[in-house]
Amino acid sequence: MKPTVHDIAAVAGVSLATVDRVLNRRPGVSARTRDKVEAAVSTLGFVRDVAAANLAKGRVYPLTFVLPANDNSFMRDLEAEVREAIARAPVERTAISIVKVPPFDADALVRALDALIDEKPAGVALVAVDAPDVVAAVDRLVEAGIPVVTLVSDLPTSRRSHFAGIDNLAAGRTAASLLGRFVGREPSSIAVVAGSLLVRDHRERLEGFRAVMAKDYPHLTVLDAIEGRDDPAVVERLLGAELDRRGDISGIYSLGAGNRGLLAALRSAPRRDRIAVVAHELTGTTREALDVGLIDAVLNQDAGHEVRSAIRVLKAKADGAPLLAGQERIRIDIFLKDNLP
Amino acid sequence: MKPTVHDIAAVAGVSLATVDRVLNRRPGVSARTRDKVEAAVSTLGFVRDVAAANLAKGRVYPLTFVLPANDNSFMRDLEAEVREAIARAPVERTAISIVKVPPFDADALVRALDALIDEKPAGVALVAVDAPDVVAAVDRLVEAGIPVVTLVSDLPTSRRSHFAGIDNLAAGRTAASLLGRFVGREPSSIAVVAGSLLVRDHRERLEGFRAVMAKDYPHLTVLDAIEGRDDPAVVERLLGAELDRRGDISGIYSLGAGNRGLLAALRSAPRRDRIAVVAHELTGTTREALDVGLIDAVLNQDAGHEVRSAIRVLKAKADGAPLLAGQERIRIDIFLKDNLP
DNA sequence: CTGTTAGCGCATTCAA
DNA sequence: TTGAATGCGCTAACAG
Repeated sequence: MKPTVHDIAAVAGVSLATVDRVLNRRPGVSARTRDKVEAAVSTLGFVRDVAAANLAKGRVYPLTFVLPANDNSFMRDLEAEVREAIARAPVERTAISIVKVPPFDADALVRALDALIDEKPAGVALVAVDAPDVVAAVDRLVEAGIPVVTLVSDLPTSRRSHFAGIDNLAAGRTAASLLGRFVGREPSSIAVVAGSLLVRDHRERLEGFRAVMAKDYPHLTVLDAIEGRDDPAVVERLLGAELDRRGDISGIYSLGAGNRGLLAALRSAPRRDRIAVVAHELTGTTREALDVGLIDAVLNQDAGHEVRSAIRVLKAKADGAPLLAGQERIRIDIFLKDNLP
Repeated sequence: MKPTVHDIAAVAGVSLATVDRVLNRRPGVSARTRDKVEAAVSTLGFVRDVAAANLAKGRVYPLTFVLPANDNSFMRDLEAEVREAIARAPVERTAISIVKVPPFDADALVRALDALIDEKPAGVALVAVDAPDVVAAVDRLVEAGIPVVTLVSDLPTSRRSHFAGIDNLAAGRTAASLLGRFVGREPSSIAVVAGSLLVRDHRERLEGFRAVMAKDYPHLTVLDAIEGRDDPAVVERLLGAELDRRGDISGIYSLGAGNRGLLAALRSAPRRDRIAVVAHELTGTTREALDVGLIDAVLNQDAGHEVRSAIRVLKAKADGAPLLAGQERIRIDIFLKDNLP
């Protein structure tokens, strides 16, 4: 049988309360007795039953998700997943709240994070804007003992506990490999549409893309990135102009959102069926475009997985418990029209 | 606060024991009181705390994994994942045992399954061989009240509760889409290497592959599938002969195991760098081949995810609990050399 | 600094 | 057919 607190109390020759104090690193235990208890724990191979502990504590994990009030499909989807998690809250012993902040606004994000410090949630997940002030605010939360998980866009220089998102450098490289093979072997140009190069995930995708293109597909010229602010109208205007201006564009990498604009531009482009397209995020728009052959491949991050992972990680960190690395790795999903879920 | 059994006992005007009888559908309750309790349950929106219930019951879930004693990397990997789950058993309240059976042997599998009926495990997971006898044996288990999950290879005509594996038709289609774009636009031939067309997953992959090839890439001729029995030596011999015989092979789809043999044949092929290759399962062999450019893409199913999913599903079925569909969908992972994990 | 005791939400004897 | 009482493994007052 699995050893219980009673067993280690007996072996260590102390009471349950003392065992509990040692297990939960609470003060008021002499070094000698602590040692005895710890010895018993390790010789018996005791691992505490988290479910029972939570039951006894009546523990709930108050978690806060800080999300940008962006209205693109992906962010909506992410929020919907958080709301589903809220629906499961009673079962999972979580109490999740959502805080919305203006998109691409570091100051607002910082204010939101600082406001959380007093609420003392058991964990915070946020879609990071890449700015030094945000790093500092995240570090203040961690300093205050609140685990922080970055979601979708990382903040690697901060002290965040974990990143629940894809490897964006690899995503960019993958896009380049696909596009490089989809377009022909004759020299031509590749257009790139980003949202904003102020967010880290977009910058990283571009970097990975350019690296592989330069190395493996030197006959292809990667044009300067168009910054469409993830706004369909802007994307349509800028990309449309570029497609009109140059006749040698054989491929497009859309690494941000606003794909409705991309499709509009594409539909009125002269050589549209000879243009290979790789985009990000599987939404209603991109799925349909895949289906009719306007987009050739979509790189996707599973918002549901990211949210569930963030919750698992925050709970584990709050308990100081280990996690299963394999389960928390967020994959770069590649969808062609043939493997749509 | 979330309602507890006490609350519904109070509202229904009965004792805890009666509530428990109703909740667990045990006999010895009059229709009238049962109705009262059920009314209280639904008006209060009671959902029972599985963790507390398991604590009280001291419940463990005895689960059995029936795995083929195949020695290819993928099956080894799968078994390793089950062993990792065994290591987590105390925490997850599972007691997992592994039963090994000879590969591709329906009779042996049937005997193993029938032997389980008396052990009455809380659930069984198996890698199915596609044969009517196996279907019948699975149905006998289900009939006996034991939930069954098929792993990797499905048995859709059986009464299995769930399939933890990828959509193999979609995988084949995806392979065709990739290969069709990787090879040029000139007419040429595509070689196909299968393990055995007696297993359903291989058959389905081939079917999906052929369908897309015929529809979207009519200039490519798909050759008859080589059946390599997932054996490197056999694969090397048969594929090598085919590569020698025909000079017009521009691509290979390896939909089974035994990729060491494929690589050996490829290395001594005359036009090896003009042959595009799509294979299945990310192993040491295929990963290395991706890296050096001998293989262009690998379709993978995450063995760890499959095992964890099977366990979650079996536990949920044993409790009659619902599951999160999104979490249990096994993805077709597509790896290029750029997004290796 | 240490121990006693009650109770978290549920299941299960054992009586009535 | 029903109910009272006890315990699962752990935590947290409250005493000493």
